[in-house]
Amino acid sequence: MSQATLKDVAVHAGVSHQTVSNVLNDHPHVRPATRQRVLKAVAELDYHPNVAAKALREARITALCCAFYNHDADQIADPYRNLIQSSFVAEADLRGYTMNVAFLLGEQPETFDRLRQRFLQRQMGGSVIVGQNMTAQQWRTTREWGMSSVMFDQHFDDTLVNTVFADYRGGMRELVAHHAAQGRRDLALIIPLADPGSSGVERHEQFLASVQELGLRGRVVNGDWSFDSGERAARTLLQGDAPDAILAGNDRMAAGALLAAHQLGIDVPGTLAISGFDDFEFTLYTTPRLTTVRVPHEAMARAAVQDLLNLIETGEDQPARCFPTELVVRDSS
Amino acid sequence: MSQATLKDVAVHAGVSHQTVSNVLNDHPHVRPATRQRVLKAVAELDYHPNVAAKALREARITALCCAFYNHDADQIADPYRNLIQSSFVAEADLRGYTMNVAFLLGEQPETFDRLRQRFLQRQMGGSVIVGQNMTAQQWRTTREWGMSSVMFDQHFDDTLVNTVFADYRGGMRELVAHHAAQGRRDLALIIPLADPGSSGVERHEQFLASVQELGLRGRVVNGDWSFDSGERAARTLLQGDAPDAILAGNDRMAAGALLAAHQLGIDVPGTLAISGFDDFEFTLYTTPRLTTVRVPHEAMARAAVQDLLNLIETGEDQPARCFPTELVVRDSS
DNA sequence: GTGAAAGCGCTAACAT
DNA sequence: ATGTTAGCGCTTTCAC
Repeated sequence: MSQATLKDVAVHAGVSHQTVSNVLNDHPHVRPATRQRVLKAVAELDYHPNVAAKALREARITALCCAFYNHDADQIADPYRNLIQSSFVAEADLRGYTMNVAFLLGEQPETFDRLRQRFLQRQMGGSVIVGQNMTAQQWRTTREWGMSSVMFDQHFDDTLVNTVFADYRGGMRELVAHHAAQGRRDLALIIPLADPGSSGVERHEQFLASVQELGLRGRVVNGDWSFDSGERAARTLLQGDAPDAILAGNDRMAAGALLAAHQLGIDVPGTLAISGFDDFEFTLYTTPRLTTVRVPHEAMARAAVQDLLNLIETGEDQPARCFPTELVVRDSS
Repeated sequence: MSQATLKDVAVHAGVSHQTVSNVLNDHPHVRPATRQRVLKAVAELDYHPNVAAKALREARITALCCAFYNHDADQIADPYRNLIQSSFVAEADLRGYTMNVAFLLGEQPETFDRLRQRFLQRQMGGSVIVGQNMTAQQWRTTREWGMSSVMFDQHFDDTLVNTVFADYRGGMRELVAHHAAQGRRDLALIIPLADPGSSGVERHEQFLASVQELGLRGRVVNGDWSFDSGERAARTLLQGDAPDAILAGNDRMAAGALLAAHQLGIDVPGTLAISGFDDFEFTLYTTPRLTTVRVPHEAMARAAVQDLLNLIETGEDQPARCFPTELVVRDSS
């Protein structure tokens, strides 16, 4: 059996197909009795409107896209992406939209082309771009397509609209204060040093500001967000003039630092405090469990979809949204 | 400026719109010169076909859906879902399809309804359902909608078509043999005991078969896939007649067992071997790093999309595919 | 209140 | 080899 069309419903109900359309779209001026008959026919024929026809006629698209930008393949395993995504989908559902997915790779320009194609071919009406460490140039490029989009978990100071991000500065301020309150006086931060577009810059800058303000010693060493880079950086630090706290820019590097401390026989948190950023699930599985700064990904994700839909529907840029972070003190500090 | 249509291109190139369509769809009987003129016009006007119009006319849908079934919210953070999903998207791209996402929740029937709606409204032509622990009844329900679908990482013995799964039995056989080869003689498995539809059943059954075959002692205790349940089960085991190896049904429970051993001061892997299943990323971050059984998620994901597209395009059920697992020996056994 | 006509952008079938 | 006609399923506009 083929799918019933609006016309089939009309015949079945003994009315014209426009009347059916009127009923289905809640238009006024339909007699209750007629409406009942139509709804009965709809139910009996298990009628479902054809979105393609609707979209064609209304020149309106009911699909959005969430595009994940990965600086490196490592991030594909980011445990939070699932949470973000299910929040995107849930929020889109609420407004009658579906969610597509795309993956963008900096080293593969064709992944950007495909996203552009999907937009221009009207497969989707706009996208949430999960950047984190996209370059300003890449972001600008997507804007030039004319596509409505909202940047997620990253922002550029020159474009403070249509963007949802976390208050990494506030998180870092709180974290440094926590370490100071625990009596730590010699702090080291592991963070990418040469990654200008990245959200790491804020953590870096705020770290320097906070240690100065609190009169602590503060050093910064390079890491590339990976577990291995965290381990290497920590090992170098601990074998020389060791700090009494290592702050990693993310949980992954913090886990690496933890391993280095273990291997060098250094007591955590006794001799050395270690902390991360993100609050990924595995922070519960390390020994000791990792102190970290949680980012409210779910609320941010829902906000991003709301902003995107408002942007699409009104055409007006939405003001940037900055979400507070939360210090999660566990056993490593 | 509004988007150019096929007609605009035709006017610009001085041909009929049908000729443009012929060129774009690689139909024969188009003179090279005409083709060139059309392509030039397409480029100049930055023309992109409207998928809604195409879909309506061709009665063909170029979107698929990947639906994730979560038994509990915990699984939302499954680190492998990203890998699976990007593989789905990559494979679909290759065949000119886009991927939607849906999340199914056992306790919320409306999530199933929404998926059905999307299919019936022709927003997508079929879906890959990532089950893992869906009930046979839920699976049967989706089949009754008439939707083409492929079941991923789960299978039911009575429907060995359109399903892609891993050889958990083979993985368990290899794992038990490994523990035996290391001199372990008293094995305990942590796995859900009352979860009939689950892929855990195979691990359970094979564990019993393997220990018997190798003349080892083998016990099975209950766990619900969560970190906490692994910790509880292991603690109970270790405080009584302790085994010399604990095999957890997944990495999460293995991490819990590891914590219990740590807290009880038991040396791993000296006194006790611990192993998991899945090879999630965090197995690299535990101390010691976890021995586990890897499942080839990426290859499985690509196969699932291939099967789905073949099913949609030919209408013929695709034979089940079973992928071998791989023992990954690290430091915990 | 309801029906008839037109057309969204595209392709298949038929004409030339 | 190219142009013309028709219609996919729906909503909007305008009669009645």
